[in-house]
Amino acid sequence: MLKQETLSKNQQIVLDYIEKVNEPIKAYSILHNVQKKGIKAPLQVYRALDKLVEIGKIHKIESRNAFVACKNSNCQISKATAFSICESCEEVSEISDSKLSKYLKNFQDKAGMKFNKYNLEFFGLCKKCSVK
Amino acid sequence: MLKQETLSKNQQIVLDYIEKVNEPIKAYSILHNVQKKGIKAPLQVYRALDKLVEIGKIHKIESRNAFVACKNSNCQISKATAFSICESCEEVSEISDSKLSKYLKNFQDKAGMKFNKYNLEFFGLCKKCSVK
DNA sequence: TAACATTATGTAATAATATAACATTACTTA
DNA sequence: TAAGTAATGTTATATTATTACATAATGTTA
Ligand SMILES: [Zn+2]
Ligand SMILES: [Zn+2]
Ligand SMILES: [Zn+2]
Ligand SMILES: [Zn+2]
Repeated sequence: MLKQETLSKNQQIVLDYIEKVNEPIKAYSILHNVQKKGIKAPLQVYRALDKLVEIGKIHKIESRNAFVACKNSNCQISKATAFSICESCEEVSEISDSKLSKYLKNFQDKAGMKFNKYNLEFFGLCKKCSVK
Repeated sequence: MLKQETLSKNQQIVLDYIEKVNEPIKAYSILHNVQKKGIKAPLQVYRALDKLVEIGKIHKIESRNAFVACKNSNCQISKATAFSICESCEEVSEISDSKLSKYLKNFQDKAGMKFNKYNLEFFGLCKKCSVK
């Protein structure tokens, strides 16, 4: 079965908002901002988030408990995500680097475990913050 | 100034427990298990965890909100962590691979951001779980 | 040793993040 | 249309983490 083409109502509302803000945003902040659209409870947000993560429209920044829209034009690589995070201003960018993703997809650990997914978060200072 | 050599009472209690269980463990589970040692409140645990993470004795598994003792004999690389996580049995291993860490330490993103830390989590099925 | 700064502790309250449980509705497709 | 799957609505609750404030222990320096 192919991936679904159309999002449900709540999924679309949540995605629209995440895409609009264009930076990592937390679940309860989403909730507060979509209440005017009729979404009333945390679970409605979390269910939409789960689905959107699953189909690669958004990603979760695990170290921040925040969600961000995928920038890789409907991420074919939702199972292979990498981000850079500025520890000063909290700016987050999705890294799109085919050499990096190739290297990590092919990485074999010593225990012989078969990976089907990874998430990588780099931390540092963005250009703006490093000159301050 | 050199890193502190000796841990405080609460830090030692929490570290001892994490090292004993030898698998990722959550903050409130730690709390329940060290109450007989006199630690009564979540904050006492979280403060010890913060410090232990900072000095590299333990690491946080971000995707699981759990903490695990460092296996790299007092991790000189607490700022460069990689784990494999079995999505079936939740077994977690710290990956110690100098080629990988060298590759990631030297990775330069297109925005020219200077990284001083990274965390990488691989997901898949461990050997035991993949034969089931 | 006295003064000061830093680190750690104790305690209570509360904030922030996420899920369980259950009833209902909409969508798909055979 | 009947059955199966996915999504929704709602309430309550579980889990994870921090704020705020008072105190004590430790380390540093004069
Ligand atoms: Zn993406
Ligand atoms: Zn910045
Ligand atoms: Zn380590
Ligand atoms: Zn396993």
